[in-house]
Amino acid sequence: METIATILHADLDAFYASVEQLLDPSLRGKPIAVGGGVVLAASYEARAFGVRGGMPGRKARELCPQLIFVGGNFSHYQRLGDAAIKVLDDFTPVVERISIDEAFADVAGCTHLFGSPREIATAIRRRVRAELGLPISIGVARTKHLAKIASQVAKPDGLVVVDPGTELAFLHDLPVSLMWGVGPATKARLAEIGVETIGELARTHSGALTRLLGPAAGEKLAALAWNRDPRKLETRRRAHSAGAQSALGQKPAVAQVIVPTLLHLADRVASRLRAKARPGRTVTVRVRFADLSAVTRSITLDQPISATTMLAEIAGDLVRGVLADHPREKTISLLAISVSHLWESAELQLDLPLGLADEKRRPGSKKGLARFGADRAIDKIRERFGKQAVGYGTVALEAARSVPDEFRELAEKEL
DNA sequence: TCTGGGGTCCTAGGACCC
DNA sequence: TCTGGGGTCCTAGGACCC
Repeated sequence: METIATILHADLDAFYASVEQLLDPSLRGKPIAVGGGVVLAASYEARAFGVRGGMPGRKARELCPQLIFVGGNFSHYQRLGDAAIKVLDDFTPVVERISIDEAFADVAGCTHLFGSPREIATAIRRRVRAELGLPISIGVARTKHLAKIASQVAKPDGLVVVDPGTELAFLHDLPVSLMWGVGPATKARLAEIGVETIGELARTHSGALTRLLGPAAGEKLAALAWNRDPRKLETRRRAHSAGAQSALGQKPAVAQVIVPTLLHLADRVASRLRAKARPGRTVTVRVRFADLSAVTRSITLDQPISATTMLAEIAGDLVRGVLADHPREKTISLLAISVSHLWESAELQLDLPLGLADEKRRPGSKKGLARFGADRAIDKIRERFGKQAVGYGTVALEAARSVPDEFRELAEKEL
C-alpha cells in the first residue's frame, strides 16, 4: 500500500520576538527579549547567548549584556497568529491549532488542487512571509509526531519533508529529547540506561522501558520511536479545564493575603466559564510554599458552578485545609485555582441555573440568586465598558505583576 | 539565583457498586 | 459468609507542553 506524507506541522519561529522585529525594523538582527521580569520570548540572536523563554530577566541580561527588552505588543501577537492559521485554512479544513503560533494540517484531501504536500508547505511559507512578514517553519510527515519533530529540525525558517521510505533513518539519529513527552525527568531516566538517541530507544527491550517509565509511557515511547503514531488531527476539541494562578513572591499565609488573591483568581476563572456557559464540578487549588514545594487539594461537587464568590469560598475552604495540614509553613509563594469537569452543554447562554447550584450545595443559603445577579451585572458592564471597568476592587493586589494580563489572555485556551 | 502562566495526560490508591 | 474480579469515580501528585 502506498502512502505519502500529508501531515504538516507549522510553527512560527520565535514568534513574539519575530513580531517585535517586524514592527520595529531597528530591532532586526539584534538579540531581543519580550518581557521584563521574566523572558516571555527570545529572538534567535538572543538564544545564541543562551537566553531562553521563562528565564528571569536578570539572568538573561547576565548572559547577554546587550540584550534589548521590549514591552510586548500583545494585540499584534493575537492578530498575526490568527492570520497565519488562516493561511493554513485556505488550503485545507483539517487544521488542528495547538497554540497561538503552532498548528497541524492534513492536506491529504487537497493535493489535487494545490500540488504535493511539499509544494503546499512551500506555498504556505511563502505566503506567511510575504503577507505577514514572519518566518515559519514546517515539517511534513505521515504522522503528527514525526511532522512535529521535522518542524523542529527545520527551524529556523525552514522546511523538512520526511518521505515514508526515510522515516526511521531520519528519526533514529536524533536525541530522545526531541520526542513529544520526553522532558528533563524522562531524559535523565533514559540516560541512566544509556539511551540518548531515538534509535537507541527503539532498540531497547520493552520490558526495560516499562520498568523504567511505567506501562503507558513505556509503550507510547516505544511506538513513537518506530513512528507508530495513531493520533488523528482533532479539528475541534473543547477545553477540559480552566484556571488561573498568581505568583506572590514571599507572602505570609494569612487571610489578608489569601482571601483577596483567591477572589481575584476566582473572578478571572469564573467570568470565563460564564462567558462560554461552561460551569464545572471540580475545584482544585494549588498552594506553593516558600521553598517552591507545592500541594494541591480538590473537591468534586454534585452540581457545576460558575459564580465568582462561590468559587472563591470553596477555594478558600480548600486552601485552609492545606494550611491546616502544613502548620509549619508560614509563607506562600503562589496560589492557583482551576475548575475542571466542565459542563458539556451546547447551550450558548444559560439564563439562571448556574446560581442555583449554590443553593443545592449549601441548602439554607439565600445568597445564590443574589450572587448570580451580581455576576451578571459585572459581566454586562464589562461587555460594554471593558474588563477594567469594574471588578473586585478591594483586591489589594499591589502585586507588581510580573506578567501583564494581556499575556495571560494569549495563553488562555478557547473554552 | 531560587522561573510566569495556562493547559493536558498519566498513575496509583481508595471508595463504592455489581 | 467469604472470596474474587471488574468497572467507575474521586483525589493527590508528577511530568510535560506552549
